[in-house]
Amino acid sequence: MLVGKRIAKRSIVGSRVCVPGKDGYLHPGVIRATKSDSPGPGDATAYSVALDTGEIVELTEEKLVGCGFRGMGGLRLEPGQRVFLTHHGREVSGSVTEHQAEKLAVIVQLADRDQATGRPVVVQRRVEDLRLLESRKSARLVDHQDRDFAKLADPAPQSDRKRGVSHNIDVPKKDRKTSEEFDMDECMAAMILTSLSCSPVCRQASDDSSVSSGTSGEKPPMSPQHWPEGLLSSSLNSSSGASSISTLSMRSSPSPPHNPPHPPQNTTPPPPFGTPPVDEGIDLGESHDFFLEGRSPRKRKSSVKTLFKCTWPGCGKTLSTCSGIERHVRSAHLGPKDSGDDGDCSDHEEEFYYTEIEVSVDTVADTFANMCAASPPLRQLSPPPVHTPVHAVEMARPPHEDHMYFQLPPTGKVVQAVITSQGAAAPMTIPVPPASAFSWQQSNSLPSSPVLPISPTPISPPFRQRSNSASARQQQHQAMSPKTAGSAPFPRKMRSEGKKCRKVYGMENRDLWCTQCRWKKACSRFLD
DNA sequence: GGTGCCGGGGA
DNA sequence: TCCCCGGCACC
Repeated sequence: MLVGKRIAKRSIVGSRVCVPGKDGYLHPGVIRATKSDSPGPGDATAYSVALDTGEIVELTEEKLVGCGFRGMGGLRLEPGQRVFLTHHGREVSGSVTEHQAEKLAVIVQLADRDQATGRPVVVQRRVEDLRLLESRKSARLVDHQDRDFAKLADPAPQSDRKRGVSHNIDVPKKDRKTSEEFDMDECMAAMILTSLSCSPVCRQASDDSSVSSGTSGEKPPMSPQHWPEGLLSSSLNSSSGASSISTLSMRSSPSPPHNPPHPPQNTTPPPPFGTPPVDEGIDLGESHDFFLEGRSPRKRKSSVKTLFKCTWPGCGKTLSTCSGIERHVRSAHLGPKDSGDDGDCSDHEEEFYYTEIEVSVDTVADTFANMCAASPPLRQLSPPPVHTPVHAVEMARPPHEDHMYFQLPPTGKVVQAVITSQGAAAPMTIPVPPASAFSWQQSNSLPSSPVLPISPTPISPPFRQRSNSASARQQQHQAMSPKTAGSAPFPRKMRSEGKKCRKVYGMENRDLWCTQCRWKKACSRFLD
């Protein structure tokens, strides 16, 4: 039960507050005394405030800004107002450049220049994230040469603040919800992290900051009006940015790590890496849906695998290598190749009987496929995959999350049955299994031909998760019961049927129970 | 209804 | 962290 204006619990005398001055700025000071006489019917208490300049002013409480009084929320900061804010986890001071009330944002130029470029640092903050008073420091630190206690607590040397992005992947220390600063280093770190965990076809993780601007080799000074959008694009919706540089082959896999952190605006520089612009509209829509479905970074598809499907009527065999499918067509449908010497079959007639398709595979699976297929490098198709009946979201869904896996025969097995049987119905599309369940296995009939989707990996119970409802909890509990959870990787403590303190000692000897039993917890004395 | 125990909440 | 208890499913 908080009211807007908190009443100070203890004596307010001595508290540091800010008071508006005649110049329009808010000046720090210390409350010297409280005037008991109420100046008006509003019951507004008057305070005598000693400014840091030595001046003594008397103001009513609604004029004061600080703890116990009005906050920063409704303030209108004049340009030049000195404020304090947290920058890179450290408190820094700065002066207000502009207060954009409509955006609830304040542009602040920091007092300290950027150590790397020597340029003034301008950041954008919400009004609530600014402070008019310097944070209190412990007495031990007040007189320290470096007055910034946060710097003292930081084990990293100062020079690390301008670290190279490729050398240091930093974990943000502060809550991004309260800091809307567009931190290029952190964005790059996030990009590199996701690149490492995502795709072998990652374009490049730049080794300097040149990637940020696309054409310029220098990290551009961010103009404040671009920050909110840039921040949003980089931290929340990087997928849309990926579309601007991803090639056609990446269309089915909106993979964030491939985009530089430049704001995906129309006014941004031309796409880097020299790739022609692609239709962002479609990709944006796809990625939008992708996000709406609750994307998880681990569920992303990471690469595209080109497969070769036999189009011979009645055959739908799919192989992973060009040579393999040609060999299949030649051997299974066209006959021995030496018969082509008489001109009946052209040398490349096989090419008319297979088509290339693209599916998304996990990197690991891809590696495994490469191990299995001792064949020439795959040819990449430019057009995006046509037959992708499974939505990208479903493709990205891990098998244990897909309830269909528990109700229907595994899709992978169906596909495998189709594509491995030579006489199966011809028209077929290749349902792409969830990336995490994608695996490769070798066909017995054609050892050199890894066959497409395969049974999903054994469905293991998910990790223990908090359920929202008690029934769900109970279902989980039952699912983990000894009858069904024999192979559970993380066996949970079952409800034991053996002796318990209650049974052994009875209710009358409750004091003899183990603590857990007394607390209605799992008995710790009679463990089964 | 008794039992085992998970989750939540207060001190 | 300790302690208690509501609530649930199972017996």
